[in-house]
Amino acid sequence: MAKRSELGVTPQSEDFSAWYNELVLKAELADRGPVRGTMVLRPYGYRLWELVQAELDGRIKATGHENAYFPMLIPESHLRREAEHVEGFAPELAVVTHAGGHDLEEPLVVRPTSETVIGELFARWISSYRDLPLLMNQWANVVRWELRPRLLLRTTEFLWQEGHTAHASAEEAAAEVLTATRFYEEVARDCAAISVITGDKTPRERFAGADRTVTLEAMMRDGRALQAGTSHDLGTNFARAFDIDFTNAEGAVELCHTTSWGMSSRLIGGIVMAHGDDSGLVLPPVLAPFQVVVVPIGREGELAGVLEAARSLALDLAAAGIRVKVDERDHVSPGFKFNEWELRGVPVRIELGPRDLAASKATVAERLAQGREQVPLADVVPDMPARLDRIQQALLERSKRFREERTFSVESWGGLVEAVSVGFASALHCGTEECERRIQDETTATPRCIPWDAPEETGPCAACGKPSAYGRRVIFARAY
RNA sequence: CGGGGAGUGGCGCAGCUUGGUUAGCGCGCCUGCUUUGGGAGCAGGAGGCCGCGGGUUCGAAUCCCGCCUCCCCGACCA
Repeated sequence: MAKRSELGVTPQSEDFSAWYNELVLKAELADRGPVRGTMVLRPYGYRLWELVQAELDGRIKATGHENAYFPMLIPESHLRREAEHVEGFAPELAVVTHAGGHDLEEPLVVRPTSETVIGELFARWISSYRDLPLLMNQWANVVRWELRPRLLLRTTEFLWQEGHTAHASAEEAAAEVLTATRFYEEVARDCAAISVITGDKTPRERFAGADRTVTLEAMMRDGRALQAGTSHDLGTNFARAFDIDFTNAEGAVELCHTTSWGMSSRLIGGIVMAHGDDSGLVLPPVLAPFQVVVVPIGREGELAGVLEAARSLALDLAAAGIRVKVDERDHVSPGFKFNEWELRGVPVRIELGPRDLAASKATVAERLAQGREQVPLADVVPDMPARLDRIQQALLERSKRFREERTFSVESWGGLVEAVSVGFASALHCGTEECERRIQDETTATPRCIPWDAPEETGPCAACGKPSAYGRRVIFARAY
């Protein structure tokens, strides 16, 4: 039966954290690098990231943004120009002080994000209102020294996309933040099948140097929150610090309004924790490196015919645009393969053996629903797109239901404490930093966002009883 | 930085308390045969400076001192 040592993982209910750590390694998504906190994305995990990238990149380009690449090393003095920004990042910086065999005159910071370099270049490139808006994006790695790393979720180096734009007016910048937020929602919902809550960050939780930060918060299967994407309205803060200005149509010089927005490889960790179960990963079909795996079954003598049928089926599936793999390994048993592909979260498994072929059928098993069914061979390919789509929808539904069932409207301190121990608390809040801090200190929960879709509401703060701020409820949760 | 745990073939571990043969087990790996519809079986085989440095001792994986690294839990964060 179960041999946890090789393919099995600790059950979620027993130890969610151990479940996650074991799964990421055993499913071969990622591994640890030689430097503490660094991460290797293995081919399976990287493929997942590439699929996220493709979805995101298409949306970024479709909304008029262009990709570019900016350098990883930033002069330390540059970072200092925006006061709040440095302050926010100072503890996490990796600094190069020695290079080319000498101590450097000025230390170089390995980018924790690129607002400062890009700001510098934007200032050079923008002079007229005709140069605006400037809509740019880069795919890059960034380094933030993490005290407590976790694979995919919090590593010292990670991959992301960072959009940076400059606009002539505050209104345009505000609209840009919404544009970015919209495609993050699409990627989370329509690709990752993760239901998210979109809203504003409270002042204390805002990005260092931003006037406004919008976030997408997802719920993991342990009830904790994960920020799936974020976009910032930087106002004129960086424009002022980096002299990003332009001459308007009337001949007057004005500061630009800039934005930045990012989604990172952390989303992969989010997919693991939003959908996975005790058997392993459950990948959404849209992003699964393999949407279908075909496992040929047969004894010697029968196997040649089975393999031929399996390959032919796979070719037809591939021709229909489906990512498919035939597991032709002959040194592991079919049973082993079933378990392994379940661990790796492949949405659909097709078992093909002599019995199936004799009946002109295939045995189809879905990862999410478990269970098996016999499908006429001729129907397998034509039915597959709808099947994958149905699975995708079911996953999203489950994600949504799970979050809703674990989100509680609370009116008191006790209610808040109880709610954040299992999920999200929706509460009126006074909006003071002291109260936020007290909640964090005593429950480890933080305000995740002020949801856009929450109805207007006022009343006493659930934590301290003072009058509420924001005009609506705030979501509190423990977060990754 | 605080608290906890661990470093022994590729992986997971035992051995250490109470020093003493050739350092053992499971998994994986290699070869052969038999197998193949939910983690295959048998036989044979390869693979170890027991984290590093010092010390005690006739003798150290085991005892003592120092150091390093990793993991988990908390404080900072996409």
